[in-house]
Amino acid sequence: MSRPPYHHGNLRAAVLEAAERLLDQDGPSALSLRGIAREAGVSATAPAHHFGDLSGLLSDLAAIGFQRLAETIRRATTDPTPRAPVHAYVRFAQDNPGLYTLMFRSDRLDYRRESLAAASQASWAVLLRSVGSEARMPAESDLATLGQVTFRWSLLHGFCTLLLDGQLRPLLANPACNGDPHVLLDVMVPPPAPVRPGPVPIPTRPPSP
Amino acid sequence: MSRPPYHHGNLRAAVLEAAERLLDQDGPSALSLRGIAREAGVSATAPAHHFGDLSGLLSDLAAIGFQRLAETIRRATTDPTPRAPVHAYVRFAQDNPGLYTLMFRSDRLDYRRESLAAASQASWAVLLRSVGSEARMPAESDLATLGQVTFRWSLLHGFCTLLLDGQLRPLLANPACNGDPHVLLDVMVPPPAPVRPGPVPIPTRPPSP
DNA sequence: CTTTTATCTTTACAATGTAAAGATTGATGT
DNA sequence: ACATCAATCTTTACATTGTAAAGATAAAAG
Repeated sequence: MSRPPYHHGNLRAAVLEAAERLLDQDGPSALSLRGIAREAGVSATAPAHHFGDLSGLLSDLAAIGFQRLAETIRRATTDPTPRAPVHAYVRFAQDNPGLYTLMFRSDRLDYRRESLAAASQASWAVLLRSVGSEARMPAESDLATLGQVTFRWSLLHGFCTLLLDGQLRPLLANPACNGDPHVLLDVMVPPPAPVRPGPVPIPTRPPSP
Repeated sequence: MSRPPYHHGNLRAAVLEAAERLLDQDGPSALSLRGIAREAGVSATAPAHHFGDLSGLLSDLAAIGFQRLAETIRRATTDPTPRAPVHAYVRFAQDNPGLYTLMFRSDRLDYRRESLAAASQASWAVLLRSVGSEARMPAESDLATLGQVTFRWSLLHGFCTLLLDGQLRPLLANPACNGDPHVLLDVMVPPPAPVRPGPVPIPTRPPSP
């Protein structure tokens, strides 16, 4: 009857895996420090020694999510199909709904954390390159490039958020969509321009009422 | 020394007001049933008799948010400036960050609730009209219209979500933006097409790898 | 072999959601 | 006017959570 050893060995990784398991099963709101510890088979307060507190744990998990998302996009940009990154982005959100939701739930995360800040910044670099910019940080880009990046990310992130939130269900129920979000995605993404960018005319700001 | 009367009178409205007060102060994650009751000056379990449980209360609050957002857009569409609805939408999110965030936090809401379902559906009608459709439900629209609606809402919702989440901070730090999200919004929103819609060419779906 | 340090457990406490039962008041019917 | 009822609010109770503090265990260091 050998009980598990007092020292786990690499509890840190085990906890992150347990957390993701629960995340996939029950969604981000079900992630509790105690529940994760239970899933990992250790005492309730063990994870705190590795992550500080709950927001620390979730931040490290979100950081992993950002890394994977960046890698997914980076790989899709090598695909000759112009829309491949778009579909890859949405597919990532579909395949990892809990993780994607967690990544943008800022009230449960701590962006001062090294791991999360670095991963988030790395995603920026990938995004900038996807619109043809050579800048690594948004602060170094011109306004037109910022507009393109903001456009791409807002459109995709908005679509994914609405999709995962169930807000697009009434649309997907339309027979023309056949329940497939990617059909909707294809009629939504503007056909030519923003994927392979040239310089974009900058409209002037209309006067506010 | 007259203590407050045993029967409040219209506790329901008072609780919703107290909840919004806390929402504005401390954000959506700080909304607790007990805290709201405390703010309203009643016992901890009093709100439950009016809203069932916490998700019921938050759902009714989110429903109010959807009503106000729909009204804001509806009013902005009468403005001759083509981009007025766009800026009005973002300004609504800026002015009510907590409420806007709550409206799309589906894990804390109950969409089966009559109030929330109705308010959400009413927003659809306004959105459909904003792209020139006469349909009242997304199920009755053609695919091109669905694409336009999805485009507008995804772009705006994504922008607002990223903005409120602080994800756009690196962009806004760029001197060209001067810290004003509406500058970014103007260079992001594609100049002519999707605001005043005509028929849009429907691209075919590229084959998935 | 002793001491130190990292790792994990136990214990403890305040806060939360919610169920159950009791108290208070306004409304209803005769 | 008075009894009864139903609606509204409070009290009490319990399981669960995050986290701090102190103790136990084992690996590493000297």
